[in-house]
This record gives sequence, structure tokens and C-alpha cells, in this order.
Amino acid sequence: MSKVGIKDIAARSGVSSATVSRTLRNPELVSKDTRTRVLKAVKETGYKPNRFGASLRTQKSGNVVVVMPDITNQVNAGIIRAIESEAHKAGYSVLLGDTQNQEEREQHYADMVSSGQADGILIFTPNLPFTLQENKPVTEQLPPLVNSCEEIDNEDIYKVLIDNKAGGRAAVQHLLDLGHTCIAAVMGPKDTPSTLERLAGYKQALTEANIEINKNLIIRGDYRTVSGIEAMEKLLRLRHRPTAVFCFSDDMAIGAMNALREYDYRIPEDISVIGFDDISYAELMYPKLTTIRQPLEDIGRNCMQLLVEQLKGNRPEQKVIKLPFELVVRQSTGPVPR
Amino acid sequence: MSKVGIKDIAARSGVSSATVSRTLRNPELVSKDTRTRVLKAVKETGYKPNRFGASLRTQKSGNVVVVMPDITNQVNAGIIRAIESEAHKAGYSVLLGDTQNQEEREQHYADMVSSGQADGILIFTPNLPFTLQENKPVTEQLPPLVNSCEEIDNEDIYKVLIDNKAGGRAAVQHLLDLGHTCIAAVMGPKDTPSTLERLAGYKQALTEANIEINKNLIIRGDYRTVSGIEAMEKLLRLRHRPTAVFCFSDDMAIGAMNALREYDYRIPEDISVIGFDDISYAELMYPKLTTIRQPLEDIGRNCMQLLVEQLKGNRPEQKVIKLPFELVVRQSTGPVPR
DNA sequence: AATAAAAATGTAAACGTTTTCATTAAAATA
DNA sequence: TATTTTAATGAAAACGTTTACATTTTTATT
Repeated sequence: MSKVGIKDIAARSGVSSATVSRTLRNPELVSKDTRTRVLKAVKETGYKPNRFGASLRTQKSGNVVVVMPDITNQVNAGIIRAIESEAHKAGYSVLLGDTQNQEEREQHYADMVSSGQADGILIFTPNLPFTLQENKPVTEQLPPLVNSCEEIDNEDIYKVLIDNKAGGRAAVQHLLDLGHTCIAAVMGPKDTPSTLERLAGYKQALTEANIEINKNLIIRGDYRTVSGIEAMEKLLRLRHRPTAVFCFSDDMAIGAMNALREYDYRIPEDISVIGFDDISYAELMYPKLTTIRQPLEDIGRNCMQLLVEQLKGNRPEQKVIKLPFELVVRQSTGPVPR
Repeated sequence: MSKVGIKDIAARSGVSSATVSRTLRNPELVSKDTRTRVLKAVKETGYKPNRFGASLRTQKSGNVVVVMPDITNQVNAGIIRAIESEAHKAGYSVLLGDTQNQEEREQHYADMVSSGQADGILIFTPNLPFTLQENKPVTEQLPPLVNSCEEIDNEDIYKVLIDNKAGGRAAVQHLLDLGHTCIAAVMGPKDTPSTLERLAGYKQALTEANIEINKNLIIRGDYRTVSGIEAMEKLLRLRHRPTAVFCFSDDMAIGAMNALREYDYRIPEDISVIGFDDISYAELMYPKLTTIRQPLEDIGRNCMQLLVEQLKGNRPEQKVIKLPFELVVRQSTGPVPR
């Protein structure tokens, strides 16, 4: 591997290392003549400035770390793709922090910014992996940071979110509009903000329609497919079966549909299913899944842009960016059977 | 953010910075007494050793970069999850290089290892983004590196692969066993090794069965869903329609099934569909997709392990690890209609 | 108690850049 | 042509660690 350093280039082109550095970082400061000479040497040797030397001096890593529970998830994958793309544009590299829901790992990735290995952090879990001191303003204690998807309970940090409660409400309202009154909910993982909000939306919609909330119709899931299957199996055992099911994620909705098919129910003739997310496979299911779309691309892009702003040293006035969701009606929901 | 450095800790605990460093890196070299004292200071201040100082000295970044065409893809996502997990175990962080099929980006990520920002690289594209000199042995010119999924045309680099040709052959053989003789193929992106191999397998199986290869039945795709839809539409227009379709990816198979449904074909009664990959959604489709399974988890794990070996300074004898595929028969394939 | 061996610690150099400040060369102005 | 201004370059310090080597302290051996 290349052991050629800035001094080699300096020697090779008969200038000082300072000039080499300038040629690479601030070409306008160096004469055309020497510039070409240096660049030639760089090309010939394949010289790449050592990042640590540079970073040590500048105190900037050029990295950004993103902390996510599971990158396999289509929602997260979609978001991270946009992040990566936007980061690249801004000249940053992204360090992947797949936490697999382990707090230890979350901490580990947060430490990367403490240790200077990353200049900023994107957090998609509801925990703030930094300890704050009471007396000081929050902003001064935190690195460039933005939070998304699972809202951290702190008003002072930057966030990009969708209105999960309104989303949940819209989903249920759609079912109500179709005449359903016995509507089940399959929740996401316990105590996650997104799930709590969607549940609040579910309850609000029912309450507004003067429908009593039936605890038996609310099942706990974890956003993953199998939990959708299991939830559906539980619901089917009920004496008063729901005629519609609102799953808090598309993956669970897909699981639910598979369970229904397993037991020969027709969708939506017997039971309607609505999901949340609008992952790409939603419209590829049979029947095509009705769902609430999250603008994944936008979320990722906005997250990164908001981070880049901070990285530039700015503290944008607006702390939270709300992005719109959208009800996408397809084939998995239909009128209540009579 | 923390501006506390090793010297602060040294001062705080009344030792030299060398001892602090040792306490953190080689605790066994320092007496129990001072150790606790130093650790206390570290804890109190929340000191995190600056990575650049350390890396500059040790010439190790503790990072690994993975270069992939598209992280949104379920296949890649599955692999990278395993990579991340394995990397974490070995104490490495992973830098995400989503190239989005742009050569410029590939190069960019490869430069990260040249610049010392990463100690090793995992490459899932068929190009080697390093220039080699003829006269020297390849191994000496390359950083720790392993290649997977899309095979790079070079015998000297470490690889973990599945036998795509045999996989293609197995898929077609399964269809032949069901009595099909008019079998279409929907290829992946032009000139990618994986697709070329699977095509070779397809042709071999047909030739062995004494079936002439019909070019009209071979359609070019790009592994993505829409190309599967389009390919199927083309096939349906043919005077002699195939009775079975082998799609070189599950995504395309899913697209193909959607197209078939769109035009009221029954699967598998009218046309059988087989995919490749066995992504998690394969068994959630209706009908459940028959496919060739790639052991994603294994691929990722082996890649990282092979890389870690090299990172340790070893050059394992065995250059390529072959992993087994598996035919997973589900519901999307059936006997030929008569 | 004297010596040798081992353990603990400190000193200082080194890692490869960037950038401030000083200096020199070139261009513009008088 | 002499002077001022601007542009181009160089010298050297600084970034924060780790570690080879030197030194001191402790423990073991005689």
C-alpha cells in the first residue's frame, strides 16, 4: 500500500509540504505553474493525504454516524439511502450504526462523536445517548445532532418527524369511512414514541366516532412480520372478530394478510387490512396494501440537511421539521361486510 | 463538547500521559492503585481518547468500508447487517459506501482505505477500484480486501461466493422436473458476473435436457421489481408463451407475478415463476415464491471474518469461500399446464 | 542487607497533516 | 526607477495520541 506522504510529493515537485497541502486544499492560493507540477507528482504516485494527519490538525473527521435499530428494515433502508446520498453531496461519509436494539451499541456509536471519529450524529432511536448537565443549555452540550422516526423526549434537539398521531387517525378514519366499527390495532414495540402516537390517533378517531375502545382489539406487536401473523391469529380467536385491522407497520400488515390467507379469509371482503409506512413491497402484495405513506426519501434528505447546517456551525431557528404523511388507498381495505 | 484530553487526565490523576494511555489500552501494565485513580478521572470527565491522535500514531483506523451498489436492496441489507454485527464483535466500525452504481463513488470509497480512513474494504461490485502494477504480486499491492456477490475478475483476491451457475441450473432443473419445456429467463443487469453465471446455468440445464435455447425467451432485466414487470409483459406478448419463468432475482420475480396477476394469469396453474435470493418477502407473497436461497447472513459473516483475518496480518491460504445455495420450493411453481 | 530481577512509571519522539506567520518574488503604482 | 501592494512560497508549530527507551520503585533472591 501507498506509503507516500506529503513530504514525498513536496520533494518530488521541489516545493514545501505547505505548498502541496495548499495545492490540494486551496488551489487558488498557489501559482498555476507549481500547481500543475504538484498535481503531476500526486498523480504519478497516487498520493492520498492521510486522513488522520489532516483530521488531527483540523479537528474534523468528515464522518457522520447514523444510529438505527435495524438496517434490514425497508423503512430504515430507504431513509439511510437518502442520507448517504445527501452526505456524499456535502462531502461527508457515513458510519453505519446498526444497534440491533442494544443500548450498549447505541452508546458505542454515540462515543464516536465524542472521540472525534464523527462530526455529527443522526439518531433514529428514542434515547439520547449523551448525558446532559442540568445547569447548562442543552445545545452547548450536544454535538451536531438530529433525531428522527422515534422522537427523543427533549425539546431542544433537532428533529424531523411525521405526525404519527394524525397518521394513525387518518388510517382509522379511512376504515370508519368504509363503515367499519369493529377495528383492531396491532401496535409496534412497547413504549416506542411512534407506536404510542399512532395508538393515540387510533383512539382519537374511534372516540370521535363514538365508538368505545375495546382493549381486546389492541394487540402488541414489534413492527416485524411475524408479530403481525401472531397478532392476527389472536384476533381471529376473538368471539367478536374485528372487520378491519390497522397494523402500525406494513411488515405487520403483510404478516396479518398472510395469516388471514392461511385461514381462508378474504381480504378485504371478510377483513380489511391497513398498514403504515408504504414500503415498496406494499403495492406488490396481493391484494395491494392500503397504507399510510411515510416520505422516506424526504425524511433522510431533511435529516442530513439539518445536520449539515449544524456542521457548518449554524443553529437553525426551527428545531423540528414536520413532513406530511399520505393515505394511500389500494385494495386491502373495503366496505364492511354485512 | 468534551475538550478534555489525555493530559488533563494525566494531571488530574497525578501521572504521566503515558500511564493514562496504558491504563486504557494495556491495563495490565499499570498498578492496580494508579489504575483506579486514572479510571476515576476518566469517568469523572467523560474523557474519550481522540481517535485521530491514536490512529495517527498506530496507523490503524478501526474502520472498514463496504462498497455496495444499493443498500435498499433486501439482499444487500441482509448481508450488511451480518457484516456490521461481525465487525462490531471484532472491534471495527463500518463505513457505508452506497455507490448507486456510480463508478466515481466506488473510487471514492476505495480511496478511504488508501487515505488510511479505513483499514480494509469489502467490495460487492465487480470492479477492483485499485490500479495494479504488472510486475509486483497482487497481494502486496492491495489492502485487506474481500469481494463478494459480484465476482471481480482476478484470481488473487479473497472472495466469498455462491455457485451462481449451479444455482441457475438448479432453478431450471426444478422447472424441467415439473414438465416445463418452454422456460423463459429474466436476467439481471448487463454484464454482471452473477447474471452471466446464472444464465450459463440456465443454458446448461436446457441443453442437458435437449431443449433448444430460444433467444426470445431471454429478457434483460436489472434485478429490480419494475424490470420484472416489464420483462413479463414482453413475454406475454410472445406467440409461444413460456409456461415458466426463471427470474434472476426475487424482486423481479415479484414484479413478474404482479404483471401476471394484472393480466389475470394464474400462478402457477398458467405460468410458474421462480426467483433467486430468497429475500424475506418471498414467502410472504401470494402465492409464496419458489426460489433459490442465498445464505445472506453467512455471506456477510464470512466476508467480515475473512477480512478480519487479513486485518490481523494473516493471509489465509484459501482464497475463495464457496457457500451453498438451496432450492426452496413453495407455491409459485407447479406442473406444466396441458 | 546487598544484589538482581521485575514491575511501574516517566520522557520524549513520532505519526502526517494544516495553517500561522514570516519571507521572498512579482506586479502595480507613483 | 523607487516604492508600495499583492501573490506565492517556506519554516515551523500544533493537533492528541502511543510506545520505545530510560529511569525509578518494588519485589524476589541470595
